[in-house]
Amino acid sequence: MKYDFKAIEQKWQDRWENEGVFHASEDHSKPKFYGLVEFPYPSGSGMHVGHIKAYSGLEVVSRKRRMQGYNVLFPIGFDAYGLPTENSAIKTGIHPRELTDRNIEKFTGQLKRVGFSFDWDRVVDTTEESYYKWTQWIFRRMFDEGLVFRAKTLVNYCPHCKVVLSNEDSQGGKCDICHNDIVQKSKDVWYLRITEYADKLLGGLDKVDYLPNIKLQQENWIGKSEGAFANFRISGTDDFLRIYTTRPDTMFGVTFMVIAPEHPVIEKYRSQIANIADLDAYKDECAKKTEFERTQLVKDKTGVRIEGLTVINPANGKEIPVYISDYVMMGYGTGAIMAVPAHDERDYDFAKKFGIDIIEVIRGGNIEEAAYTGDGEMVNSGFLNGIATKAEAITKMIGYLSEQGIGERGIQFKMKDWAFNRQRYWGEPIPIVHCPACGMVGVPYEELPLRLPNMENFAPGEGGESPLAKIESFVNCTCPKCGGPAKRETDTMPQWAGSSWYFLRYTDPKNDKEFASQENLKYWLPVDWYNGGMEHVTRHLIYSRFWHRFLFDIGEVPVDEPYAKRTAQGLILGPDGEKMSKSRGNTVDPNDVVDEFGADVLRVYTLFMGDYASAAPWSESSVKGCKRFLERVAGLADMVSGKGETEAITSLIHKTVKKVSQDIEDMKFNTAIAAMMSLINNIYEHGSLTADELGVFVRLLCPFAPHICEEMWEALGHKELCATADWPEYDEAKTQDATVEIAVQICGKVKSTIRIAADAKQDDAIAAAKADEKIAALLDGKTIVKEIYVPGKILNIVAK
RNA sequence: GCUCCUGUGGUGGAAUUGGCAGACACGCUGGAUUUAGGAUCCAGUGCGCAAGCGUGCAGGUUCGACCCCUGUCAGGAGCACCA
Repeated sequence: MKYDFKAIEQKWQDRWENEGVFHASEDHSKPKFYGLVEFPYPSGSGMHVGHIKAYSGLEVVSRKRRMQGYNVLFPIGFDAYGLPTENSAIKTGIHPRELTDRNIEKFTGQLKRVGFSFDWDRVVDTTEESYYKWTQWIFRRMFDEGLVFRAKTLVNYCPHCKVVLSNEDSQGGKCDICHNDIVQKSKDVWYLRITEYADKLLGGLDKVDYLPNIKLQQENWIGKSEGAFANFRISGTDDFLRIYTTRPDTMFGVTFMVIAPEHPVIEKYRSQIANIADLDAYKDECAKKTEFERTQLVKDKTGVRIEGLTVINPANGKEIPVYISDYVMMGYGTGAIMAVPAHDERDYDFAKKFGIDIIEVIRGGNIEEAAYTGDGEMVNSGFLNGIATKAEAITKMIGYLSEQGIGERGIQFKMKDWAFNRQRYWGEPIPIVHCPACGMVGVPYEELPLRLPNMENFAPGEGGESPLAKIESFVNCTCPKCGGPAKRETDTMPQWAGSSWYFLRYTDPKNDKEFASQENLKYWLPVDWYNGGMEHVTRHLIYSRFWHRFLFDIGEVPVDEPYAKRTAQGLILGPDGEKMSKSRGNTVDPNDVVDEFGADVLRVYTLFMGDYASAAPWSESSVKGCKRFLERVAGLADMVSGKGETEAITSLIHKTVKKVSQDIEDMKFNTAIAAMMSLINNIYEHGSLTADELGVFVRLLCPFAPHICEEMWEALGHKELCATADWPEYDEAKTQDATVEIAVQICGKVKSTIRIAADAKQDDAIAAAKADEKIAALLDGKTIVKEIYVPGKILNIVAK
């Protein structure tokens, strides 16, 4: 058979579609498999081959599961709200709705040409009313449950995109979308109280199967720390300054205190602070700094001492000064810290700069030169003196604080609440009404979806105001509660909203009564295997787990964790070894590859090019290698003979079935393909195989290269599709060899190999080794000291 | 700065997790075929003329180390004054 991919690909894609073989069925008596890939953002530039690699992994798993008899849900959709489309719309003057539709069409075409086994009947588009109605609905439920609040704060603002960004979207002081510098700006911001779920999100990680580095990143992001709260008495008052510390054991070493420049205690004692003008000036200066500038100045500590305000160290009763500095932030802990310069690097730098005492309380370092953060014997510490372990000292100090009624154990998280609004057009309108009499009132559930009004000029307003604010008919409304005149919220939700629950919608995408029926959710959840990019494991993955756990808590979904297993694929780099991007001009369009080499070659190559989880550069000559492989596969059809099986080939086929089956589960697609290539090489050498053997091979390769496999399966006389044929089984006994070649070492160095029975005893192995000429010569005149025999692997003779 | 990951031929990468390093593929070399190019097929391909030497570098543990331990260098990712 000739490998004529152009003649066969459309044919089989049509047949798959006509027979509907990839539609998940709602027969809930069958075992299910829910495989999920991250739905794409339909950008104007179309897909590149990185998307193909991202989907090919679970594509192979899903196809294998179908052949194993599972009812498989392998859906796809489009995460279509967001800034790039809106920016492109402003530039081109084409409405984002139209751009989105065009882009989705383009993406759909690209995906279909690759022959992915997606269930195209369940496509979701986050910008459709029937979808975002439920995004708003979930938000409304959160509002009802008190998880939504509004606060005026300094926010990360991107002057270029004219939009407020979450901390997650503005890492390193750069806008995640346009990569320009962000600035601090005071704004009314909607927050989702994700911090309330910090402990649950952390605890939930214990029962899911995520790759270790994914789990670790989530843990770091949530950033749980255990320590203590302690109250420091303000001198001359009955008032306290409350601090949070993870090192209560070092309290005897506290020589000063630092509070955030915005700390409310400054207002409270304004009249008695001698240098209040200096403090105000410093505070203003800090407010002007961007997050980026703050982090750039890590080493160079700044601050101002508060004149006229001191506190008492509760451990030793000493009076200590209080400073303000921007290295302490209002947003973490209590906005105030006890400073232990001898044992904390930041406090050390600060004390050195301001000439504050440094008192060693833990032995082990040299505090003349640097802070010592390690373990050691407690000194200069009153009742803690002599204790050698940190844990014991901490317990004792917390005990003392609670006895005095001025402190207790405490837990803090790094994770911040989620800034949830954007002043942009292309997003879900936030379903809230501002009423002068009733305050914030949720749009009634029966009025959802709150439609995004169509508008011509959707450029953001100059003051960073949402474009929706310009539409009076949208803004002016009546309060759902009192019926009086009210104003609608004009901000929209961030792009992360729609993707926080899409996997739930796939289970029942056409339901217009609920976001999904309980029956379907119960059957399909949790997602058995979720694969996507590493760039989404802290944001999207945390946000969606949060939404899901919220829905679980209010009884809307049957399981607490949405994803049973999460893996990640590595990037495809451009041929130049750089990250693929439109601006570098090193992208590869999957359509071009399909045109020149065929869809099967594209699929096989993206999985064969390297370890699935690692980044690897695109190489066109290696693509050709995969083409050659599939040509040789097609050639097998001409090698079928009635001569009967040969033991060597039969055994190799069983071994290959075993290896490929296991490798798919481990996402080791590259070695699975290598094993099949190896098998082919052996068959070519041998010259023939039986029709049954070819049938096994074709089914084994089918998840990787389904078009050519369908063609060959049909040529073998099958009426049914290969895609629904049974996954090949292997016989363990036939994967075992009767004899094995093992290495013989003299003093740990390989000197020869011998072929012996697989179950040979040590004595037989040694006898066989001694019969080997090379070994015999090397052992001549020496005494054997030791013999190590590992059956099937190695024989090591130590001789002197 | 902190945390984590990765260093294997000319290249992408294998190695049953302590047991023959370099599977599989690319590339390259030679040959066959071809008017030529391309394609295909055959042979070879870690380094070294050799004995030997080889998994970033230096030590260690072990009968035996790409794998474990200590130190060190390089690259990447994440977090970034988190008290």
